[in-house]
Amino acid sequence: MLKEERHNVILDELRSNNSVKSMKLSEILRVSEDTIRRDLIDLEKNGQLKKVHGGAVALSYIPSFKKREVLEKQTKHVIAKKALSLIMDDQVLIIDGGTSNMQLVNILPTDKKLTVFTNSLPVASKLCEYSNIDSVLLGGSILRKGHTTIGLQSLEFLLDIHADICFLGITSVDPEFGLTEANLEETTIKKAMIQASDTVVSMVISNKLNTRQSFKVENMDKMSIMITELDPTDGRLQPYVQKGIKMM
Amino acid sequence: MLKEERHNVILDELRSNNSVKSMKLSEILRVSEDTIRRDLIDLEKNGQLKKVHGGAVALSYIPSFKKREVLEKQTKHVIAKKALSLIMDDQVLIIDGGTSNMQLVNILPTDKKLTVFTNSLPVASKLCEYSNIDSVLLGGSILRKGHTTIGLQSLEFLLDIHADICFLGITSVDPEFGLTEANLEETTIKKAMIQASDTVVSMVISNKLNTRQSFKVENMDKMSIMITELDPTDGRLQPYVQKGIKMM
DNA sequence: CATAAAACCGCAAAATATTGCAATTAATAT
DNA sequence: ATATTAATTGCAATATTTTGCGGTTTTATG
Repeated sequence: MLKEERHNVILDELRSNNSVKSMKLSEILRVSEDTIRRDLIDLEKNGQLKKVHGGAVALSYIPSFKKREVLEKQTKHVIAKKALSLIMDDQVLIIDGGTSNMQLVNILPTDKKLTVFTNSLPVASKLCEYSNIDSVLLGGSILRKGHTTIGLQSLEFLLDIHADICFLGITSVDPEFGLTEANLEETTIKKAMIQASDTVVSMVISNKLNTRQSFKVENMDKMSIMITELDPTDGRLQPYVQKGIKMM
Repeated sequence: MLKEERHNVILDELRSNNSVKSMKLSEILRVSEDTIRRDLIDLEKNGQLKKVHGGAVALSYIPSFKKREVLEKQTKHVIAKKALSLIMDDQVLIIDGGTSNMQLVNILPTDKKLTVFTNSLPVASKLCEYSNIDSVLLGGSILRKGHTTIGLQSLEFLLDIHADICFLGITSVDPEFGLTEANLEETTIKKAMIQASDTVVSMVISNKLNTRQSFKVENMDKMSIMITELDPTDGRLQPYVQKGIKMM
């Protein structure tokens, strides 16, 4: 049997089961597990699956979302890398929706052991690929625009949990007006996320600085750490530093 | 034998097998493997196949569990179309995970006005595209394999709601053993889904008939309507009809 | 933290590819 | 027809790829 054939079988198996074990593949295809592992490496290199300990999982289908993401991608990548340094093994995270947070999830190393609460469908989907991460999706009505859930269910649930870090997505920040959103329903859940976390981290592209939206989430000082693509000592950030916010 | 003839033979072989080995071709065509290899190079240059180590594979790869899987897809489409006829405007639906249910969502007309509760990430994602459908995602821990949520949260929530129709995904059905699943956690939530609905509809490919898995969800008679690709009067379905289940 | 499973690494054997070359065949022009 | 050119084919020597195995390290999980 040709290598290519094996690859196709593996992908089929993955399509119908979402995950496969190397051992099982090795039986089906009658080759050593080493060979299977090498196949998986090839397929992963082609972006056709995600290798995990013991086998592989299918990539998340994640829909339309990606197009928006190209915007300012490099910048977001820089920011996400800074954010990554905050994440330690065995932490409990809340990850809000938004493209910056998605970017962070995309560069998460596979070996991090984490518990993640999220209200974002794309985040949850992506996390299915990580066998070391327990993820919990906050239920509720779906906000079409952001592929996130909102509503009472999530809210109630957030009351009962506690996280080390919350990665909060936020549309606008301003030293005076605080954290603001364009959508009323989102503010409620964001408030609850902040409440439930020790540390509140936001990734903020500099063009969001000193802007405001219609609905207030919280005062600026609820944010513990702000991550931008700028140097932490940049003058533009000083008003925020004075509010007691740490910069990265 | 002319080169052209060999080329045709090679392409034929490829069409029926999806892949060929150089060695085999060399035997069939009684030329050296070198010649075959050169043939493959030519054919690849013409974009008629893809050369790989050991032989070649067809370009438009049809999944190798081959025709069967394609057939299944068509079958699912047929079934989903039957199911569609059950859905009326302004109904409240519960849509479980699984590929059959996903198929149903894929062919939903955009103008249907519905409220949908689901525990499936793909379903919820897809429904974001429908502006006439209010969708609610049941929260909870994520079952990696199915991209579905499970757990207490979803469960509690299901206690509080009521749906007209539940489209239940089920792995195995049997007149005696009832509805069974391979995973314990899933059974709980499926039970709750059944409980919360007036009508329970399952799309069942005929090869799932009279099979069983380890964990029982409910007795057979909890299912109101079973949709298969078979004619409702087919003999294989009679044991189910006798249990009081309607066929489509 | 101990233990079993899985992943990784390097190696060697086997299979397959590549290349240059010579022999053969086909094509074409004169 | 025949000479010349071009294309095809098989072969041998050499390179590359693939694969399984033993030994070691890493990972998962109780």
